Amino acid sequence: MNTLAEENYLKSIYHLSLNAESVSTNQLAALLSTSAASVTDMLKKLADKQLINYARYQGVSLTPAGEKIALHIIRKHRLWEFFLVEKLDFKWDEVHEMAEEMEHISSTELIDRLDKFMGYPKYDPHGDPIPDSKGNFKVHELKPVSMVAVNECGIISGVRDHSPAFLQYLEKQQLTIGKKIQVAEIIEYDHSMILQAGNNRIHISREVANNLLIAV
Amino acid sequence: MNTLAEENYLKSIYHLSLNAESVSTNQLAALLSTSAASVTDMLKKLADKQLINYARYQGVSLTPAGEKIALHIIRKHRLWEFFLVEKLDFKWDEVHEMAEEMEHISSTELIDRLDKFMGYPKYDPHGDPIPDSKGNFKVHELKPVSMVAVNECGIISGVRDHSPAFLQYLEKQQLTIGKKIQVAEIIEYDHSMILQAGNNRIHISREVANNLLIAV
DNA sequence: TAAAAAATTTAGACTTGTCTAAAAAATATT
DNA sequence: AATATTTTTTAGACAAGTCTAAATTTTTTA
Ligand SMILES: [Mn+2]
Ligand SMILES: [Mn+2]
Ligand SMILES: [Mn+2]
Ligand SMILES: [Mn+2]
Repeated sequence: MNTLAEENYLKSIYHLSLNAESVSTNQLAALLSTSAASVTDMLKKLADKQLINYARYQGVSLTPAGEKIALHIIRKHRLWEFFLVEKLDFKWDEVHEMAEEMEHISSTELIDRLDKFMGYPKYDPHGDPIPDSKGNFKVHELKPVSMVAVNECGIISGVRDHSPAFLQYLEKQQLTIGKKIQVAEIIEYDHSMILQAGNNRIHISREVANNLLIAV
Repeated sequence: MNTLAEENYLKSIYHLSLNAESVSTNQLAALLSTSAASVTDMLKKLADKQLINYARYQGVSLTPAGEKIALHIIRKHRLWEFFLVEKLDFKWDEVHEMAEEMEHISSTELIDRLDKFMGYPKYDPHGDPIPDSKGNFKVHELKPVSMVAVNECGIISGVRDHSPAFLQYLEKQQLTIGKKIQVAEIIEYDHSMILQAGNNRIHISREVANNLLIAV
């Protein structure tokens, strides 16, 4: 099988690939908090194993085999996050680091039984889709609140920033997954927004609106 | 913190220490399926960290700090085994290898919440005691069935051999943890025994009797 | 108690994954 | 198009953990 380091690289390549065809050495170095030289070393290794398409200076993408592994790690990560929140009562801002370790537990049988134990959840605590045992998942069409017009409604369904600081802020404003909101007003000056959620009016900055995703 | 390899060494030293004052390099090499030379290297490292008492050629024992870490790993191992059997319906012979990985998940908060989630179990699926969050546990007084006299009764409460083969054999004979049995007969010739369990008479070899533990 | 056997340690090497510094290639700027 | 800047790769080094083979120490046996 693959080492922990290899798994983390494959997962990172997958995540970065969502925003672009090909992923650069520096992007990976930044995401993995490592040096570009280390990334190059690992890319050679993953290319040897046929898990990535790689040519010097050309950037990198996952092969089907690499993508399959990446999706399996992501499945494990999100299922463990769901477990931690739903069964062990952790908050959504507390689970990422733990899941970062747990995603490397190797047994597939274990993760399939965990999935069953929790009733085959479709989304993790942050609204991200959980791939099934075959790697399939549905992405729901989301857009940042910042793109929503005045008076439009939607359900909070995801975040772009997974940092504890942002998640804690949303929790405090009661802007959590599943909540129905309406854009009440847009302040032209700084592009901040006032949201109506039930009886509450919540004023959020442009930055927050950019990182909060809703289904309309 | 400590590496995965260090944790496995500390746990092995703890287990071997139960049968003797001091643990030898070769005992560790055998248990960890590694070379004696590798063991010596690691012992130097653990001694530097003050986790073991070690002098060349003299064998090794845990310091209080080392024992505390060992007990914490064992706590995690046994709680995850309990989880796998009680919540995910694995059989008692299937969980050891998975727990061998899971015991290295670092979060203490996680393991304390898992403990709570399962109702603070005192024994793992093999009858071994689970240390509490302070490292305390009660060992119940057990003896091998081979030491039990004819007509004496007892409750099956543990095993000396944790191999899947032995556990599967016991399962098949319905000799599982918690079952009440009586020694019906001892065959002098080969020291095999006939056990009475409810309406069943079960004939077990001397070797099996040696590895099956009961509370009398 | 001296030789033989067993246990343990040391020496030297290898792999994995990382690093910094320097070289090379690609891209952007004048 | 030539030069400057950025990106990426290579070179060389290091720590962790492992190995085999050889040396050393302890224990057993004669
Ligand atoms: Mn990870
Ligand atoms: Mn998540
Ligand atoms: Mn382990
Ligand atoms: Mn056990």
